[in-house]
Amino acid sequence: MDRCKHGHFVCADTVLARAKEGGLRRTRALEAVVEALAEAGTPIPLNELEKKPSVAGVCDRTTLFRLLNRLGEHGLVRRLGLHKRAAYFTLAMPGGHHDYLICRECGSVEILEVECPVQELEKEVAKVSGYTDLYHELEIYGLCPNCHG
Amino acid sequence: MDRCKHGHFVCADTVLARAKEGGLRRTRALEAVVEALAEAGTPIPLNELEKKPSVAGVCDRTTLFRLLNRLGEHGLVRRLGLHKRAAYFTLAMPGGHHDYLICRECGSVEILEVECPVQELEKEVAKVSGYTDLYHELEIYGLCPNCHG
DNA sequence: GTATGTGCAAAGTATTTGCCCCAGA
DNA sequence: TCTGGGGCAAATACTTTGCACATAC
Repeated sequence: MDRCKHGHFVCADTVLARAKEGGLRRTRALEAVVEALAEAGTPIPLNELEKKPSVAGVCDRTTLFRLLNRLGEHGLVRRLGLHKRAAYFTLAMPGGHHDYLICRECGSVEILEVECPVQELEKEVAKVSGYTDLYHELEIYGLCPNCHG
Repeated sequence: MDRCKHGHFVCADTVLARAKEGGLRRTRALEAVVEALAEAGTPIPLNELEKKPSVAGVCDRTTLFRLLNRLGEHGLVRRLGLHKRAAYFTLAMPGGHHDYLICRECGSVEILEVECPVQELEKEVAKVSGYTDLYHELEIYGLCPNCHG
């Protein structure tokens, strides 16, 4: 998986540029959220995001929510279930996606760096089902080395 | 995918039997939840479950929660994210699972009756990652025929 | 200047817990 | 009888909304 010059999966600058194209204003809060998400790399819930140095003190939780939603509508952020009580957010890359390996005990989330086998299936489903604009979400759950006794 | 004599994906009786083996008592509420889940077939949130004829009036919402959690611990029920605000529950079959096709507009949930391409990946991840007791969850999101204009 | 973005507080909705009574084995 | 199950109500947690003010463009 390619990474930007900072070693992140998705480059904050790219996202900000695309956000502007989408009509979003470049505010302090927007920059902060995007940067925090880029640094995080893996999906992160709102209450974690709040604590990130780039975000803490910069903007309110409500603003975070609204920004994440807006970014989501523009396809720049993806919202994940991950079986947690809270929603998890991560920067979405154009045309790309990640699959995750999650420990159901401690909740750790790792990015699966493998060839995703679902692309083909997705195309077939697109043909057969009548659904359009498909994307998928794949998570593998298990017990991580630290959690299985 | 095989179905039981009632045409359900998972037979309520089988689940009840396995629940008893697991040490759960056979209560009215337990029977009701399992039956309702079997009838539903597709994943269903708690507030829907409450309204099902087999459940309505039989037991309290709290009891439903506790039962679903207990059944989940015994591997008899699976809890899904599905990007809804509420968790979705469905009967789990031993060694089996379903993938879903979900409309992100109207929220409809269909079971994908296809060969799941993730089994292989799952095995490989088991070998490489050090994680154990793996299972996966795959959802394809899109716009259903009714929702794309 | 104007439309969009933001903070604060308050309202929802989903989920969980405590406590005590009830019922299955 | 004895332990796990259930009901009710209250507590938590997460998310969303309203409204008045601030700010990007």
